[in-house]
Amino acid sequence: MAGTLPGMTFEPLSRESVSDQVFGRLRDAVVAGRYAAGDPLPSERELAAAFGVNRHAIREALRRLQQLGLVKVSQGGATRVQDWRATAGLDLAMTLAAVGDVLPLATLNRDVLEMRACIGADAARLCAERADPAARAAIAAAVEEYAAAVPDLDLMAAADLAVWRRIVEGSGNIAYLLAYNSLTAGAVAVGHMPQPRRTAELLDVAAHRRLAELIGAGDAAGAEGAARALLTAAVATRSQMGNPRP
Amino acid sequence: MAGTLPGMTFEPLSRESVSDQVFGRLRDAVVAGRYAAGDPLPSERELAAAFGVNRHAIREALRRLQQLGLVKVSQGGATRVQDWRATAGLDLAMTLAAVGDVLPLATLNRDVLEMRACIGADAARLCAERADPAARAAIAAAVEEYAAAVPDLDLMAAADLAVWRRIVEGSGNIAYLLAYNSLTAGAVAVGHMPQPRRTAELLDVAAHRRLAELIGAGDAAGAEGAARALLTAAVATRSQMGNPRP
DNA sequence: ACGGATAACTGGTCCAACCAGTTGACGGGT
DNA sequence: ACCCGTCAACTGGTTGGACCAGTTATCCGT
Repeated sequence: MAGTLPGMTFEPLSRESVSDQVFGRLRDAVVAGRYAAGDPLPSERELAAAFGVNRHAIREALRRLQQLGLVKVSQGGATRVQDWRATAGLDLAMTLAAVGDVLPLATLNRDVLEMRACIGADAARLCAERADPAARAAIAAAVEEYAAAVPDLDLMAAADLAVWRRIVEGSGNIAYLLAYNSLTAGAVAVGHMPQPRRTAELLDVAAHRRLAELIGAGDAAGAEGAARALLTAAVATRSQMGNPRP
Repeated sequence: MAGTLPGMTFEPLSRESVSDQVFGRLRDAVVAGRYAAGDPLPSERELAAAFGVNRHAIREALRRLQQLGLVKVSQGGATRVQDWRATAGLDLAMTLAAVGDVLPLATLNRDVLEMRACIGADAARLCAERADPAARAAIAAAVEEYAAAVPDLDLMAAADLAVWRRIVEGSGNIAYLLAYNSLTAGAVAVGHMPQPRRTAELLDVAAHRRLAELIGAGDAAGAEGAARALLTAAVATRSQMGNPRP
């Protein structure tokens, strides 16, 4: 290891493409509310001059913003900012975590956990109801793999994600599957949910096994209850005391 | 009306921009599975030649596909197709309806309705639990507006959407709000859910009023139950007989 | 004061060249 | 025969400038 430098660490200097950076800046500006809904963005030529990049880079960024539902570009007219609370889809959540200015991270995290519980419980119900035998077997296998990782928390977290993915897949509901993708992608951005309570959920191997058995047995109501109990542990005890500081 | 033409109707000839068309074609190709996951897409220059358009148009489309989670572009290497079932977010659902080849429309519709019921019920619960007085009043007002539209089904549908938006807003859960946006955007694409059963849900003014009252009174469990009952009507009676033909 | 031509915007598209990474094939060394 | 560095031939990334195609606001004539 000739290249190992003593004592000094380098952050991996921005390899982000120009249009990615433009996209990030504009997204943050819009989400943070620095433009009111309906306001026109500066023209592409102005933005290009302001950022010191070519207009094509601006255009790529704007197209992506439009697809996210943050702006509406229309030929001839100006590109106008939209009210993202009314027009943006769940995919925005993935990118929202990175902003942090406009949304309190704690609230966003609570929201994601609530949605996870809601979807996960219903997916477990549907899974118990209509998953095919192969899917049920895959779930049982995933749970065993999870149980086998038992001392290593990181491994367990990854295996836990895999278990839930199998369950959501088994539910046969495409919308749940895509929402699950959105939520996990966002959770990764947040930083692996370092809540203390989540550890308890993660360590409850018995509950995972019970859930897998209920699904395997086709007990819809039981599976839903077990899933909800498991997933709500991290949220249920939220108090009225206010938000924990991040 | 000098311009009214007798007997002949014109479809509004494609005003879609070039890059939009490219985006649509590539998206459909990927979602329909015409490229296996991991396969490289043709190079930007090849695609430009194939579509007979400029490379920049291709690039804009590819950037959007990447953001949807359908492909992964990397400098120097090829742009590779991803497994959208594992990497795409809920926003894909909005655009999925237009494909129709790969997913049976009936199944997709059922999935959306299931998710709607799941989110809606939990949002109602949270709304009853923690919405501020203004939000509760807004819900009651929206319900009255909905009730006032009572003969006109289209108006009622729009008002119904507004009611649920208020409820989801009142839940204070950003993830629910964004997911709601994704689902309604997709539903519009599907075509206003022309199910026969949905009409019953739409016409149940009394149930809407009851729901608003329960939320106003802060009865979380009651509101959740009422919302679930209302939203499940369109899905609950699904039979084992198979999918209705679109 | 009204209404239509118009000029000055806006975004949309193209071309052509070059920069910057990745990949694989080719050839010299061991 | 095998291994490894070199390099040419890809890939996407970026730039500049020109022009097309809509929208909008101004201004002039009635």
